[in-house]
Amino acid sequence: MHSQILFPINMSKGVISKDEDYSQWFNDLVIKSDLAEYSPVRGCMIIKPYGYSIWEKIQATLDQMFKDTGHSNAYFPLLIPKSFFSKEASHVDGFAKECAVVTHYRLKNDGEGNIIVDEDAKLEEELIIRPTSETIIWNTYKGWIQSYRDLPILVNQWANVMRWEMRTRLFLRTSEFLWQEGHTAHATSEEAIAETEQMLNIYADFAENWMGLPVIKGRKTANERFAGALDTYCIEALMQDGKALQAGTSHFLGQNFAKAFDVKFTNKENFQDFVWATSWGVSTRLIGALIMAHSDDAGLVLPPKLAPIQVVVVPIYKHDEELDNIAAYVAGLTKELKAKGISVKFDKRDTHRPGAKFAEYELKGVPLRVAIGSRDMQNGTVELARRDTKTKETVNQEGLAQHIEGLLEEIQQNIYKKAFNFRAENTTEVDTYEEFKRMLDEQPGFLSAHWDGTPETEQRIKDETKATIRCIPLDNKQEEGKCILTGKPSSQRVLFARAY
RNA sequence: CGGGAUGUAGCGUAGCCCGGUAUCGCGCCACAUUUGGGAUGUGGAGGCCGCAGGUUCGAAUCCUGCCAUCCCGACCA
Repeated sequence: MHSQILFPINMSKGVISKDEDYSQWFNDLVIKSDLAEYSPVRGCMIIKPYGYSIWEKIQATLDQMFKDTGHSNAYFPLLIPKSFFSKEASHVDGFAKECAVVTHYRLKNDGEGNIIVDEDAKLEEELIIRPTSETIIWNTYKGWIQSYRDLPILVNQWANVMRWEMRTRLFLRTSEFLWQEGHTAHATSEEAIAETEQMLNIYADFAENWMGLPVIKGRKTANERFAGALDTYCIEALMQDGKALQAGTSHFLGQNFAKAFDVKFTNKENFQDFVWATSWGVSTRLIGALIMAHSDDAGLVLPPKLAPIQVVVVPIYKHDEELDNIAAYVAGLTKELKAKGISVKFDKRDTHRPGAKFAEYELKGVPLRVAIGSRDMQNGTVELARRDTKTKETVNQEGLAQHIEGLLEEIQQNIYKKAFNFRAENTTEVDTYEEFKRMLDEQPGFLSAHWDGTPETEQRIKDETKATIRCIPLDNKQEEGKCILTGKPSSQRVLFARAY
């Protein structure tokens, strides 16, 4: 049966080649594949139904993972009193420059048909649109915690936040974005650290097994740490242009927020102590990662586990009787696939020709396409096309659902493998600063190099090359070496890259 | 906030130097013929040329101011 043909899919209409202009390619793809569009508000995007359905899949999967590890969802207000931000010094330093502030609560008509802010309706205390919720949550936790018996508190919130970024990019950095933020409170430092690590592992598991995105688990250096954290863990991924993307973070906050908001509890020994905290989050940026890691000039390439449509069926027919015949068969196939939990779309629109539909679903990254015409109906076959490998084959209708199920699994793994190989090919150990700089220009990617451990050296390298330390990998082997910049002794390599 | 660019139909554009109510393509609508990789023909609809002033008999075009968006940088998930 299987005649495998590589179908040369052309560059999609209106999408520039990824090699020609990577940023433009990314923007074109987001817009043309119908994930999102620009809104009237600077830096804010409209997430369209197709894009949002990917987010819903991300949400549903992670939400279950959080619940399976004992977390519950709650919701805290969008607006935070300004005074809350002055309580944790490093936290406010980190976010002050990018906060949107609500100062008034009323508009009025100026008598000339213009709507203006009513200056009489000025707020006593300004409200900040949350850039993150640590402050309001810790202010709340103060009232929830008196004894060790009240701990741990394991709460997550799905929410929108706003950071007035100077420069925005669809999905990667928008002013408003959707995310989840977990905020937990613990009786001991050990327990909080264990929680921080557990959530990092959940993120890594999700990235690799659902998104098909290989990630490096590691810790941030002091320079790159979250504002207010003692330790920031992260997962770092490599995009197809050789730039790194932080895909998720998990912070060990120590007792910083407990001290700032005076959250004490009485422990088993009847002593008062401050509570230990963590926070962790991933955002709609994951969709950006998904696009940049896997897609090509013909459009998105979505991993089956997160694809809103896993299989699309395109009928090819000349007369209505033929369509009826095909539709009857497809109804049976659809039923079988749905029983296996596979989402199917039967596109029988007669307003578009098959070729146009093929192109459309390639652009949208649908993993598998089934085409059925009268010829197939006579032969008892269908044509199956894979988005990831761009191959198509003719297969028997018998056992098709089974075959599709297996293929989807194979595609999921293949997408991961491809990204994994790309990362391997673009991760280099370098031992001199010259080589470091040369690699950044000639073959950007992860650079594994020795560093003397000082913030000054890290900063200088950043200033001179735009590369930052993405993380100190968790599974790092200890090895004697010399810092690429200063030549001072170092005990391990760290991971550098230019990043989004 | 610095540098660059751009605003003309739903989208992409020509016209601007050298002033006379706007070009072409895609898309859209109708009908017909089509349908195994982005159909074809015929007919049709759609525009306060980003906004506000100014110059002029007359402004998409010249002048002034403003606004917005995108790209590159510094900042950040």
